[in-house]
Amino acid sequence: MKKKNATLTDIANELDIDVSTVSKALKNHPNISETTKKKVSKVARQLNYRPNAIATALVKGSSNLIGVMVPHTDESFFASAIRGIEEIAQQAGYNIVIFQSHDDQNTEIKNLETMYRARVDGIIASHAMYTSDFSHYQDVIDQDIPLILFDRFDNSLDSDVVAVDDYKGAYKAVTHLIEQGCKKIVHISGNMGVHIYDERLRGYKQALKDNDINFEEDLVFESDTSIEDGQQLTTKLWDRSVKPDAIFAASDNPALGALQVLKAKGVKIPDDVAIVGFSNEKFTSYVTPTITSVEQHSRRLGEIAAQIFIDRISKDRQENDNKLPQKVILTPELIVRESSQRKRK
Amino acid sequence: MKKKNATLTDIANELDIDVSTVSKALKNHPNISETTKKKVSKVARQLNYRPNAIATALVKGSSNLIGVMVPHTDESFFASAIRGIEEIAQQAGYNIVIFQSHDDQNTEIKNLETMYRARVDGIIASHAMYTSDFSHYQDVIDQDIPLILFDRFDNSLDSDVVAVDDYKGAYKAVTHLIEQGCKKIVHISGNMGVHIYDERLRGYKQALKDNDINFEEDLVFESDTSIEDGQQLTTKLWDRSVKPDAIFAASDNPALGALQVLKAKGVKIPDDVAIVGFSNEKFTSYVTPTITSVEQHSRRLGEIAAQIFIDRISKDRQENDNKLPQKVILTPELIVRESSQRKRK
DNA sequence: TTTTTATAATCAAACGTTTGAATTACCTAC
DNA sequence: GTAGGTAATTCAAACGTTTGATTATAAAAA
Repeated sequence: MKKKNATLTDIANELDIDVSTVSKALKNHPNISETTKKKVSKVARQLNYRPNAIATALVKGSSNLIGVMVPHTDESFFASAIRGIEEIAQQAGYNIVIFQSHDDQNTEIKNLETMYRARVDGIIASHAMYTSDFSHYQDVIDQDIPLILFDRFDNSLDSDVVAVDDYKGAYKAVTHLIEQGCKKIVHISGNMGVHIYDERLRGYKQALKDNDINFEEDLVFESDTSIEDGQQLTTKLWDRSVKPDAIFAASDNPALGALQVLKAKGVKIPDDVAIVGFSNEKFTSYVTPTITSVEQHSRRLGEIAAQIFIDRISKDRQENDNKLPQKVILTPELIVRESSQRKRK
Repeated sequence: MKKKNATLTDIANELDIDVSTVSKALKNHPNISETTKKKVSKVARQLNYRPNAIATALVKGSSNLIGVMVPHTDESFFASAIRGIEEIAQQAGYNIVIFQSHDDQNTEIKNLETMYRARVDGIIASHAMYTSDFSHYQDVIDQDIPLILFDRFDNSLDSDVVAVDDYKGAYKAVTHLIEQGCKKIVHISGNMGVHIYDERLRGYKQALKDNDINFEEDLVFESDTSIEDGQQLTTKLWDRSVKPDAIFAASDNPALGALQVLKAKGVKIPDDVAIVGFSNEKFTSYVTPTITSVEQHSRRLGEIAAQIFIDRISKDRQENDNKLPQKVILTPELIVRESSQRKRK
């Protein structure tokens, strides 16, 4: 049986004084005499008193909880983001409650409902992959619960946002490939309609355009961003008579899949085909050859998301109406590795 | 400004009835007439009423929160475990609050204190790497807060435990190497004194013994389980006149480090040297050659941990004293890959 | 008509804090 | 010796629920 925790009342009874005196003594209120404070802290220590955060939350109307929702906690991008969020939140005295959407909109809605009931002070979320109706997020905003969307977000929502500039990342990647002498660059995209993949495609197109390379529709492939899909696409692609000289994948997984297939075919990487992925997954620097990729600074993303939440909370408290949603867009970094670095420069 | 949430009182006022009636109506209490229930749910919907979990927690004396502490959320082992925990917890109506210890004992203690104050209903934790004094965990037990230690644990503690049998995993790995014809097997360990690494070392020794191979002290190396350490150790090792014919690393990182160095040296893997790692990190199946490793079923570990918590809670409620701590030890699985599979069999 | 029973609602206390207002006790000054 | 002031404490309401005890109402049984 769970032992009962000591309460302010217990301390008050012990000393035969009022609870409010005890409460104030413990928070060093000026109206309480030093003698009383001493006595109170002594008894508090004896009874192993620990303030009941739930009771405090009820009175203060704030739970000190941040709801954090990601598709899955074990995708390395999100795992790092959570790390960043936890560290900043903890410093500021907030605890984080984790929810997984499993990339499913209904689960997303259910989770938001749970957060409402838990009276979280704010929500940091990366929405489900195929979410297209954002009204449940609009509800969050309408209820004036601070909402910070990270990585994945929708422009129709007036929320805080912290994300990576996918467009720029892709632009950098493709420009790099062109600089390496590539002219026929395949793009393996993710699910079209998902903002981040649309942006990467846009960056791809723009880089081509800026370098006077014609955009060819049939060099772009949709994928589910799995290794297997990368393999299959590449296999099919190599049945064509005209081969590309580079692959830019919107995710590291298909980049790896492509690399594996090409290696097996004896295609020289990067000389015959250069490869660039996206996300800078750990394995990109372990495989042979190492894969050039775009670093998204996921931990930093999480830290900033948490920081924005904290800023917003304190602004809300000050009631000055400086509450324009904040959009922080990080510029991703291209990490050049063997898979795209042609020696002949 | 945060909008005020509708309360039971709001509904009661609207209908000019008592809050308790409203409360009971919403939970379908038999004493309330159907007519009233209808009216109440209607108004509840109109006002967008959502039960305040904090108030309920205060009355019920249970927060519906599980505190989860890991060294870092972005280590893939823990990230998966968290995934497992979240899924089971969520199903059972519990939310999980995440804490990181950063492998630091003081942070660990601080986090436990925060959990106490948050009145978590239970704690699932994997203790900090170098924690040797477990009194802060004993405190948890003494306060009758369900404590489930996973992966890393200490035998002096009478807590629930769910872990992988490191001894068996190592035993399997080394036996496999011997079966492949290896006789001089190096072991790259982690920090000695840490239970999991001690166990892996023990498994290594026993497998040697059971196969009549002498244990040689100078084939065992302590490492910080980083790739770099694996590289350095291997480099030094290859300066010796007599080379080993296998490396069993207690972690995948140094296994990878060793593999990289040996590949660079032109050493044939697995024919000259076979390599086995531990943890089955994703990258083990992506690198060339792919690395044999020991799968620890981390997500499953998390699921079981959460399940044990739930069982314990319900047992506590029944007050039947069937409360012996539960120890679940999973048998790890050896995933044989190229780095140790000699064709000549 | 009176008593019993069932039904449906209300009452009231409790959970553990917080906090402004009110009270008490004591000291100082005129 | 009383008004005024200060310092220290207590009072009381509030936060939003839950729940056993109690009461009110009406219908059924005596």
